[in-house]
Amino acid sequence: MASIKDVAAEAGVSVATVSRVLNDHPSVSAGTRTRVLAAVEALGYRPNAVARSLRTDQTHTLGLVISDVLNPYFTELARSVEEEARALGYSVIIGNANERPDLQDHHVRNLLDRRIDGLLVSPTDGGSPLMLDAARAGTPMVFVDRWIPGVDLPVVRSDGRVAIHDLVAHLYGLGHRRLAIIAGPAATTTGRERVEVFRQAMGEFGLPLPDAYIGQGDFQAESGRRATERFLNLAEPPEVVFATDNLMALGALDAVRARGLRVPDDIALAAFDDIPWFVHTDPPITTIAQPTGELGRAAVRALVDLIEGRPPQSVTLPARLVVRRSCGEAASCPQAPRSTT
Amino acid sequence: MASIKDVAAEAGVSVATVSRVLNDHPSVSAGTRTRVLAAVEALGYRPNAVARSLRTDQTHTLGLVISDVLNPYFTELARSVEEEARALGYSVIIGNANERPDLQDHHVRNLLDRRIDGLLVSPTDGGSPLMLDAARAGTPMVFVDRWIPGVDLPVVRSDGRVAIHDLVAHLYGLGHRRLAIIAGPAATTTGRERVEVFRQAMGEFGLPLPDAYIGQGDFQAESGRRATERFLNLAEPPEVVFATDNLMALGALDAVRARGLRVPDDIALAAFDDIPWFVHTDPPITTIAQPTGELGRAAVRALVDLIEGRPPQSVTLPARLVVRRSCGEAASCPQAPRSTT
DNA sequence: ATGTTCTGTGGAATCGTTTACATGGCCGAT
DNA sequence: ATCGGCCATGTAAACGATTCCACAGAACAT
Repeated sequence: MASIKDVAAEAGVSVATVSRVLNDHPSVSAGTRTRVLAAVEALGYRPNAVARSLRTDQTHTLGLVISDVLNPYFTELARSVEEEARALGYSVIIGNANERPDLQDHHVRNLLDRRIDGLLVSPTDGGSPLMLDAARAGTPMVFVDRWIPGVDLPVVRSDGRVAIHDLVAHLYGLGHRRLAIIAGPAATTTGRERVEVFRQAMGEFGLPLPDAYIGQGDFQAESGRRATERFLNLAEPPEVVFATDNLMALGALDAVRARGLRVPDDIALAAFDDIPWFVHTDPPITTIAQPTGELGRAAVRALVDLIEGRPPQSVTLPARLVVRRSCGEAASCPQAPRSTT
Repeated sequence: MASIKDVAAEAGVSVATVSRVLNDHPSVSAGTRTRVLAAVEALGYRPNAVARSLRTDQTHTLGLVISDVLNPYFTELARSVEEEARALGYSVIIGNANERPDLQDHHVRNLLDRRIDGLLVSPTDGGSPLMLDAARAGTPMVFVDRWIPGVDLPVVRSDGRVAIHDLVAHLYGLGHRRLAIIAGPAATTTGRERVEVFRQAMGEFGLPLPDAYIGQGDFQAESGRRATERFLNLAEPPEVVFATDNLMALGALDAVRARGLRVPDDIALAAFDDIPWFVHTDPPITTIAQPTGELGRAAVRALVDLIEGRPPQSVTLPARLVVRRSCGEAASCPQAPRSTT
């Protein structure tokens, strides 16, 4: 593969001059510029990004460590991250942690070794020493979706507080009183927070949230299935199951179907995260939608600000309730939930 | 960040020696080895992958240029690729082409500039000059899922021939005669091939495939919707629509639902690619499943063989028909009650 | 004692860039 | 005419690793 030296020889100039036209440095005459460009063309020369990175100490690459690529929420996030990064002149390397802290560490280490310019992370746990060290060492980092309390980094996420409240109101309005929830890992902020807010919202309607109605999941389909089976085995099963992510909702649907039961007649189902398929499931699923694309873009902007020395902005965007049919039909649509406005 | 020089100084040896212990070269005494390792530990030293790559001309990185990350088929492919690559000591950089040839070129160029060791590609078109040049220049490359005829590279893909034949037989057995297909882009092998095989299989049952029953799609949901609308507007609409990928099937479902029609009573639907959601749609969708994970793994093995100088293997694995309820019930299973809500 | 082989280590070149500094020619101001 | 400054270009030193080669000393054979 042709190097800058070959181009220099071909154009009859020094490598410094070639480098200058390539980085369009002002002080190079029009004549040599065209001569160099011709040589570049003739040899099909492309600068070696590895060498360039070594010299400049910049890779123009962002790392994105994601909790689970098979989760449509995260793939949409990844897509918007890549798009915004590309628009700003950066590439993205994605590391899929599969909800496993050890894999997450593997990817963080790998990305750090590659000297990425900055890291976008949605932690699967409370933060490994490795990640905390990286943050402390000054690696530009931004949390997206999930974050680690006590670590002083910009956070880009959505706030489900109002939407969850709306959901509980919706369920209450439909006559449901026994509400169960499938939680995510307690080590994640989203795992904890969604349960907390749900419990609090229920409290405002005078409803208790007994421990038996809290299923422990891990944001993967299989755990949603197991938790739902356990609910269905209860002497007094819940009337509604709220799965705190889309994959656990899928698992819950599996479990209900395996029993020969029907949604929402036998048991109602609601989820967190909206995805295109939820419109087409049987029945369409009531869910809380996050502004996923906007989240990804905001996260990239914050990270690039950090990298390029501008003050980064933490961003919190509201999630909103999307009512479909999986929790039952309103009697006559007496009071529309406020989120539909 | 600490470099190899710092480690050398700390351990009181030369950089050459440090490098040797790091790459566990045999000729280094036990004493110095432990001394160096201690220094590494003390400084939290990590080798700079960029510098290493420049020197060794290897990045231990594979590029994967994928047609569409939002397509669950490709995300599953990407996941298996990453897993197998990791097992073999490689990282993967994913480039999402979004079914756009220009973006595909952007990513290929970017990956080449980064001097990846090899490229896995599922081309969105007939092959840009860039890609053909790269192949001709000897860049290790393997086609996965789709390929470009006339380019002499290993191909890892699945063969839907038998499965499509089975599908037509299934439809015929159910009494359907007017079958329509939503094709993928003619520039892709999978786009062309699925139509060809479908037409041929229909021929064997004495059925014609009129042009009006061939919708032109682009493997994205929206095109599936439009093609289906056109079918439904026909004086004599088809009895079955076969969408040649999962996203166009989603679009078709949208179109049918928008008309207030029902699957399979008013019109039947079949798809290519199986994904978890197809079990939960209303109704569950009859589809042709590819061994996606195995495809990804085989592709990585072929590519790594190529990179490391072993003879690579092209692989073709059979797809298989998965019958669900979206094409109607078999007569032998007389009207199992449809769960209508 | 001398020569040979081996072992562990260091010196220095190298990979392909960027960039600080030096240089030489030309121009305008004095 | 002389000088200072600018413009276009070249020289060479980095960046952080790997690796060829040289070399000192030990071990061994004669």
